[in-house]
Amino acid sequence: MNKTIENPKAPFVPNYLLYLLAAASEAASARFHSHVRTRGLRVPEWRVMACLTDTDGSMVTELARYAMIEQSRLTKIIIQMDARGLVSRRSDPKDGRRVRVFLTPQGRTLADELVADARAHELELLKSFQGGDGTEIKDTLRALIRHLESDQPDQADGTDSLAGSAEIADS
Amino acid sequence: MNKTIENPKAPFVPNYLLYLLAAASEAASARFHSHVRTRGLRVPEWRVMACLTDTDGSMVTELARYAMIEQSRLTKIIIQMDARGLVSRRSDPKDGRRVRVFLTPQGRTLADELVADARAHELELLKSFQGGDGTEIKDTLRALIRHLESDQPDQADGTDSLAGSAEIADS
DNA sequence: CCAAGAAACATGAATTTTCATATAAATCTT
DNA sequence: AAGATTTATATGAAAATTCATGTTTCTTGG
Repeated sequence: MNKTIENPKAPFVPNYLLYLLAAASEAASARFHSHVRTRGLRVPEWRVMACLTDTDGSMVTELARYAMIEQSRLTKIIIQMDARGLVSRRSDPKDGRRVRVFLTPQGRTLADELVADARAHELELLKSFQGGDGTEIKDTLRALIRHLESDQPDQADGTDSLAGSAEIADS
Repeated sequence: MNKTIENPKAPFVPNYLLYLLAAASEAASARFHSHVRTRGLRVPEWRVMACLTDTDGSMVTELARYAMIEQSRLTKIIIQMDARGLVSRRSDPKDGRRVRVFLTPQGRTLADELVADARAHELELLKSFQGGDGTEIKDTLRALIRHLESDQPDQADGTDSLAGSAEIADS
C-alpha cells in the first residue's frame, strides 16, 4: 500500500489540527461564555476584565496583546466599558500617549466574581475530563504556544509550503 | 500551607485552560490564515470550502455545525461565495426547505489547493513541534471535544457552579 | 533646540456579525 | 385533510469589527 496516496474516504476537517484546536476552544468555552453573557458582558469584555485582574493599569497596547484583541477594537470596547463604569481610563503622567486602564470598584467586584466562577468551572471541567488538574494538557498547550511564538518564519532548508502564486478568485 | 488559599501573585489568565485553548488556536492558525487571505478568502470562507471538500452538497444547517458558523451568518457568506462563483446553491428536490451547497469547479480547484496547503502546513508544524504526527495532541483534543459535547449539563449532585444571580452591570 | 521619525491611541467608513423574526416547506394531529 | 407545529433558511436593523489612516505625544540625531 502506498502511503503517499491519500485515502479518499478519510475526511480532512475532523482530523486537522487547526480545526481540532478551534473546536476544542469553542466547545470548552461555550458554557462559560453563556454564563458571562448572563452577567451582562460580552466575551471580549470578559477577556478584558480577566486580564485586568492580572495586570490592572496596563496600557491599551499591552492589554490588546494580553487579551488577544486588535488595538482599535479594544479601544472601542474600553470606551464602552468606561461608559458603563466597569473600567476607567487615565493617561499616563509619564507618557501622554499612553492610556492606562483600571478596573473601577464596581468592575473589580464583577471581575473577581467571574474569575472565581471561571476557576470553579475549570476545576469541574478538568475533574470530569480526566480527573487531574490539567497539568498535562496545559503543558502541551503552553509548549505549542511557545513554539509558535518563537517565530520560525521559514524552514532552514528554505522550504516554504505557504508561498504559492496568489491569484484570487474573482468573478 | 493551605492549598485553598490562592497565591495572590499567580496570574490567572496565562494558566487558565480556556485561555490556553484560545491562544493555542490563534497562534497555530495565524500563519495559515494569512495564507488564506493571500488567496483571496476570508477565514470563514476557507472553513466553508474545507468542509465542502469533505461533505459537498450538505445543507446549510449541517454546514453551519460542521464549520462552526452560526446559520444566518453562514447563509450570508454562502450567498457571497455563490456570487463569486465558488459555490452553488440548489434547493433539495426531496425537501424544498433545504438548500444544498456545492463547490463549483472553480471552487473545488481552489479548495483542493488550500487543503493541500493546509496538510503541508500541518505536517511541518507537527514535525517542528514535537517531531511526531500529532497523534497525541490530536487524541487529547478529540477526547476533550467528545467529552464536552456529551452534554454534562449539570453535575450528578446538582451542583452548578455557573448558576448565580444575574444582575447585570449597568450605569 | 528643531525637525524627522516612531509610538500609542483614536477615528471613520465600509463591511460583517448578531439577534430576533419573517417566510416557506414539511410533518404531525386529530 | 385542515390546522397546528416544527424545521430550514432568509432577512433587516442594530451593533460590532476591520482596515487604513489621523492625531498627539514622545524620542532621537544633528
